[in-house]
Amino acid sequence: MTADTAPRMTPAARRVLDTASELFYHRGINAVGVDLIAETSGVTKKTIYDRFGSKDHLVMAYLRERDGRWRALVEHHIGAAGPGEAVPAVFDALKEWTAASGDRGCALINARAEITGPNHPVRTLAAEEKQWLLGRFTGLLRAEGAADPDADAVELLLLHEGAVVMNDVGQVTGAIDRARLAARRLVDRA
Amino acid sequence: MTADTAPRMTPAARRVLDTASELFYHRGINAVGVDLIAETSGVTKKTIYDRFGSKDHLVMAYLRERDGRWRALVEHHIGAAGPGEAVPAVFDALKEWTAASGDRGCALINARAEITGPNHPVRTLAAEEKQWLLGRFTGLLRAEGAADPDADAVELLLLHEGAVVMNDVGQVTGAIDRARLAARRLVDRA
DNA sequence: CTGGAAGTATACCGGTCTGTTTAGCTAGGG
DNA sequence: CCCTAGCTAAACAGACCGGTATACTTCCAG
Repeated sequence: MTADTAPRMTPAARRVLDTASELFYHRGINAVGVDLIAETSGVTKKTIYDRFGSKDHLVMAYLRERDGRWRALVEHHIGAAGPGEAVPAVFDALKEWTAASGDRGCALINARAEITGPNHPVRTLAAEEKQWLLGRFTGLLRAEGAADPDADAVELLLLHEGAVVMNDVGQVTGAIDRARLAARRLVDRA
Repeated sequence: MTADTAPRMTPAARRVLDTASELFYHRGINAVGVDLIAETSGVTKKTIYDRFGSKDHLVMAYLRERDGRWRALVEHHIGAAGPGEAVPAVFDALKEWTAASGDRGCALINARAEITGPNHPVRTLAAEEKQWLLGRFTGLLRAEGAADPDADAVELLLLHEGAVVMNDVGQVTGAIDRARLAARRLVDRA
């Protein structure tokens, strides 16, 4: 399944995508030019365009790969969670994720803020990811016999997205912990 | 108090700030050039630089004015709310705000996504705004005799920020309504 | 009536952006 | 042995960026 999201990538392409991911996430997509990516990854621009076609394709490759890693991490935490602990485990995944990523919030939301084209694939990907998490919450709640899994899943998603934002903006200590606590209380009630 | 946030602005400056606000919010800050603002507002670039000094100053003027309008709207809704209805009223304000603004989420959060400079004033302003809302929630909860106003205020803020994001990304019907409902339940419990 | 503030019009600056092109090097497999 | 994929090197194109300069007009208040 790793080979599926990263299909036979040449060493140079791999290096380009890695450095581009780092640069895009921390400095913003529009603020990072192709020349900088080339120079940082020790590759000529030609190689970038040969492998990825355009900056836009490179951006989407970055977002898709990152999204894939995030989903895998969530699934891993859910799978390792004891009975009745699956929902809080999602927030554990988030805590681990943000600790590793640095505090710049959700890459998809940030990309959406930068790329405003109404038909750009980044919009589809962002909507898809949130829909996936919503569906995941719904399933977990249903499995635990919640009375109204759909409505409660939305509330969990709100807590989750709020935690991502506030963990970024800061000033609020332990936003993710607090969200996890609220999520657990919601599960217990449902 | 309106004259305080908009101190003696010349007609051209007023027009520039209005069109810049619209363009910045809907198309993104980096994607909108000074030339476009000049052309759209029917003003020469010289006028823009005479009035605002730089694009950066214009951006900050846009964000500060917008933030001021948002806070005023929240205060208005809180003031008009009946007893025990102040917290849900904040979410009514948000609903009215997003209905008028269009679905592009929080301007400050979006600006933060675009402008990554660690010392840029946009970071201060964003942190300040969230801190203000957090303090507002805390005050309201304390006035209603909540047991742990600080912790519950954080949870309200998470619901609020989550609602802003999900209302933007869409796919989730009635994110703000759902947040309002959860907020009311939290107030009743506290 | 006169001076200064506000604004228009237009041209220009150096720099950076995405994307392309031409040329040549290297290593591995049929 | 040679062909091709993968890569380096370096220049180039055309557009757009934020910002500045010069010169002219309009209008109101002291």
